[in-house]
Amino acid sequence: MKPATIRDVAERARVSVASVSRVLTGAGAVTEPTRLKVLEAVEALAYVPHSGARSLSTSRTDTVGVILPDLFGDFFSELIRGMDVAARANGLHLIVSSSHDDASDAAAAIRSMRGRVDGLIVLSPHLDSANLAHSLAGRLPVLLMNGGANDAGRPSMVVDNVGGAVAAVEHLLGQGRERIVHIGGPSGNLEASERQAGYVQAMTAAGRDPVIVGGEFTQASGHDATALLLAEGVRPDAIFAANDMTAIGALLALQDAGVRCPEDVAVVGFDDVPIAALVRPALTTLRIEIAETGRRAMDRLVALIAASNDPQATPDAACEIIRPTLVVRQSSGRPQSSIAFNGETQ
Amino acid sequence: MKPATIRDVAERARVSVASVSRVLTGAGAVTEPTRLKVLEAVEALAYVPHSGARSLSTSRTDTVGVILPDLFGDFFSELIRGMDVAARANGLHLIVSSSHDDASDAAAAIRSMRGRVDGLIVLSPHLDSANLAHSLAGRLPVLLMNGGANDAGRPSMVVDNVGGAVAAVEHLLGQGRERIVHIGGPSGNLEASERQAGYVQAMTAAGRDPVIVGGEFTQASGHDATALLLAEGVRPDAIFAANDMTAIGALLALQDAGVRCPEDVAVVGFDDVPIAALVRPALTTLRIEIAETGRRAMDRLVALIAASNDPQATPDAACEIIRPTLVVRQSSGRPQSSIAFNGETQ
DNA sequence: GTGTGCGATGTAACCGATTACAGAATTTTG
DNA sequence: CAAAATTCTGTAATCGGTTACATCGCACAC
Repeated sequence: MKPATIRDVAERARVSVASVSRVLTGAGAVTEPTRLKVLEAVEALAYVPHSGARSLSTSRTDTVGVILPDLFGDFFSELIRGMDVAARANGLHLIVSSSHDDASDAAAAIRSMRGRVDGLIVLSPHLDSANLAHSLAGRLPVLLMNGGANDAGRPSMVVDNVGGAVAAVEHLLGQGRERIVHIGGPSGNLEASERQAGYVQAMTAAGRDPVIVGGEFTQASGHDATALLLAEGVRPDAIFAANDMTAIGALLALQDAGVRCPEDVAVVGFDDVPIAALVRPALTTLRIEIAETGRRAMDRLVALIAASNDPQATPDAACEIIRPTLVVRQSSGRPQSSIAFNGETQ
Repeated sequence: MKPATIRDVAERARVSVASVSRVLTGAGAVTEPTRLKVLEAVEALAYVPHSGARSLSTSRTDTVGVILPDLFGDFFSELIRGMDVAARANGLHLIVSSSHDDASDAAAAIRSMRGRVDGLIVLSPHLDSANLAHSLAGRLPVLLMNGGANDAGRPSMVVDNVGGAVAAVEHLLGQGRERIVHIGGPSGNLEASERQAGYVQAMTAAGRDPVIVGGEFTQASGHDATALLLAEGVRPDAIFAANDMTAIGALLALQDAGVRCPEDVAVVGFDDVPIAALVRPALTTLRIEIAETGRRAMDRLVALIAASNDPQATPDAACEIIRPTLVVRQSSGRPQSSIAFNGETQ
């Protein structure tokens, strides 16, 4: 027994397929008796419109895609959460494709989504992915979130990584820290290089020498980098890590080495993932409202899609900047002094 | 300018649409010169097949859906990660729909996916959602992961929550703990009630009185429940929490109250989310290989879909049981004795 | 009673792929 | 070299919706 089609419904309800379609799409006037007959038939036959057929005649898919990089953990689950809520509110379905660890991998994902989505949100913090994404997407609306400065002129949302890093360094300096080391992110990652640039800029402005060690945006890399620093006899009084996971690794390495935080070494992260408030000492970090950012991105994509169907709409090419806010917690308390904890537990 | 269709490609390559289709789908023999002409035309026109049209004629969508509950954090991002990898390996796209906090909400999501996916994975830890999902899905293949005992006879994967809870309690008893309190999960959540049942069973078997306080699977609820316990003067020497987030909340509440863990109170969680190893003391918990479970679930769904197109396939109705393994970390060390840390940092 | 207007309904042409089938081209075989 | 077998190619039907347009019926006005 094959699934019911609109013709089966029309036959059972003794009306035309046009009337069934009108009832189901809500477009076009239908009398109440007709409406009820149709609904009865739909119910009785457990009819569900074939989305492919609908997409064929309307040339819409009511689906949007999200391309994510290989990183994982709280950050992306929060982001998807926000996007999913906004998508559902707009009657859209969300196709996700994650774990794209380089530009060509992401390109393949974009290609395979073309033709099956009405729009795309691309997170791909690799050099030049902005141009890549647009050339691959063709006329498909795309919202970029790849932290690249080269997104200007394209609809995009970027985090002010430089500004955030400067704020982090200035906060540490303001607390009396002097020897601030930066643990960087993966090379080739735009966000990471911007955060590093902000660090260098703020350090230089304060007349200090920047000291940078490598990291990979992971907890393990933060741990290793910190352990290596200590083993080499480098004694920073503060560590600014490229993201929260790295910072948490640093915290643990300090603890393992018997170095006190924040008394001996302060630690600051970036992102404010949910765990940041849960580790001890709770992590000072730069907060990005992740879910809210996802929601906002989806809303903009929806607007882009609407505009693409309306020739006289003014194109949205804004590069929206998300400014992270400094959240001070225990890990950056003043050195050698007992500080009041803010008591935050979630 | 409208997107190119298969006819445009055929025209440019000076072949028929059938040949173009054969080249692109790989089905049917085509001579090399024809193939090259077609590929050239596809390239030149940036042609992408219309997925709706394809789906209409093949009655496949090459898309699967995942329905998730409202919980968030590491657990679900890991799970989706595993599913996404397996889906892509099978040439499928993944539609996710999360944040369904009750059965009717999940039902709406299932309805809206019908007709646009070839199969569904449903995580909905609510009573009776198994039957609900199947009745809504109609003939759509569905793999259930809702931790319900009533999934038997339906293709499903369930965690052995009872067994895990028993293992947790026995471990604590074996460490010399005597007054073990359980912080439960949300009422109406099947996983939570099974974990609680396992706790009661193991305590009763050991001749101890079970003591249960309420929780919500969240870090905040674990914190509050523990603080309340302590305020009421209840002095457990161990806490078994319904999941890791709750356990982490408990750890923090103990710390805030100046109660030592594991010296005074041991804590055990459930799930082994990535954070569990990162908190201090590192959390003893029951490990579920989350990403692997997601991958496996997707593979089974793929098999179900294949079987549904093949009338003589034997139907898979197995209820696969995932046995969590106890991972002992610092938080359940022996009371009053200095213990060797296992040094795990990730 | 006829004409006018308007809202409800039905008919049929699309949308863009796949594929059964027929026919053409090629190769194999006797 | 012709016949048979095989491989390749093209035509046209089909999938299941939406929607432009034609038609129908009814209320109302004159």
